[in-house]
Amino acid sequence: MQLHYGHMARLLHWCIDQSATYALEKLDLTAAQGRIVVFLITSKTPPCPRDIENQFHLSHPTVSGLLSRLEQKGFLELRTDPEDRRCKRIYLLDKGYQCHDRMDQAMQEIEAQMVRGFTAQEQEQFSQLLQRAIQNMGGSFPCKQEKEETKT
Amino acid sequence: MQLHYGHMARLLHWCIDQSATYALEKLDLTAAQGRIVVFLITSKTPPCPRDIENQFHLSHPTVSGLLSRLEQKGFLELRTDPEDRRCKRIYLLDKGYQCHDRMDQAMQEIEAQMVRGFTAQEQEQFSQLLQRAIQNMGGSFPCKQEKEETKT
DNA sequence: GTGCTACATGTAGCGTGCTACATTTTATTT
DNA sequence: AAATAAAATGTAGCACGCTACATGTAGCAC
Repeated sequence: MQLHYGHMARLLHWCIDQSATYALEKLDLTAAQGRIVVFLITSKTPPCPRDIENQFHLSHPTVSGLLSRLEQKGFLELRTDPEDRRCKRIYLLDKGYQCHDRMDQAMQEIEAQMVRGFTAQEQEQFSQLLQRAIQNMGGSFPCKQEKEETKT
Repeated sequence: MQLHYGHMARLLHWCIDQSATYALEKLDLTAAQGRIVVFLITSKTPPCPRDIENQFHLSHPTVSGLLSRLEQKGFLELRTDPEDRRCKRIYLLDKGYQCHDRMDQAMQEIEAQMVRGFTAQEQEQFSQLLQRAIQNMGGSFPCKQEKEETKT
């Protein structure tokens, strides 16, 4: 019982990632790519890469790489927004939408498996503790999401 | 309040990693490298790369890369074990040992910050829930750590 | 000794994350 | 309009994680 929180967080994250990778293998998607596709499916209007950054707290080069791989594989299409030529709009293609059912199921299964045997109260508490821990860590490092001019 | 466990685990892991990266910057170590050095400091006898794999649940190419970068920077030395020429022994050098105090402090601070405001009971519960979640995920994917011939 | 298997490590190649810097376009200031 | 600042994205280069395959060593069967 000597495991540190950091070690456990790392392990848990790794397990989830591996499960997702394995589950999405047949769809020709990685875990990170799958998350993007899910987000796009549930988006009303075609978002821009910036929205992905904010949603997943990723840097823009990371998002750029993910999107270009997804575009190469034919899951989506990137088109420059004619109204603001700085922005790209991300259009999910049929191949992307077709993943919906299987992906939805896979994600739910993973979430469910993770808290298997947890009572409803334990699930709620787990969620609360995770959120509090994340809150506690926020701002303890130079982070673009948290740059809020707290000086003076 | 719609965050999935997976998302929270990812965020928490990322926060911890960023904090560690930032804290170890002055030591010329990354978070992953720091973890290795801590392990080596607390090792009685010079371990081999295989021990690192098992300790941190990493693949051997990952460990190989980490060690060679640490060797390049002069934190350690790899020497072939004369008794079993397949194995390398990892010898931590002075530069590595000298990191001990600062690193120890940094790691403890991060762990403490993460559960700031948690009661002792909440800390215990958090630990328990994390471990149960990890246990739940174990074996749900093809994993070298868990290959235990459960077939037939 | 030869051959086989097991084990530790090395190498190639890729995906995903980052920072730092460059580019393009828009918005603002003058 | 020209200059400047701000915003969105692109590119370079690196760390770290993986799988798959290759190499070298040890141990055992024969």
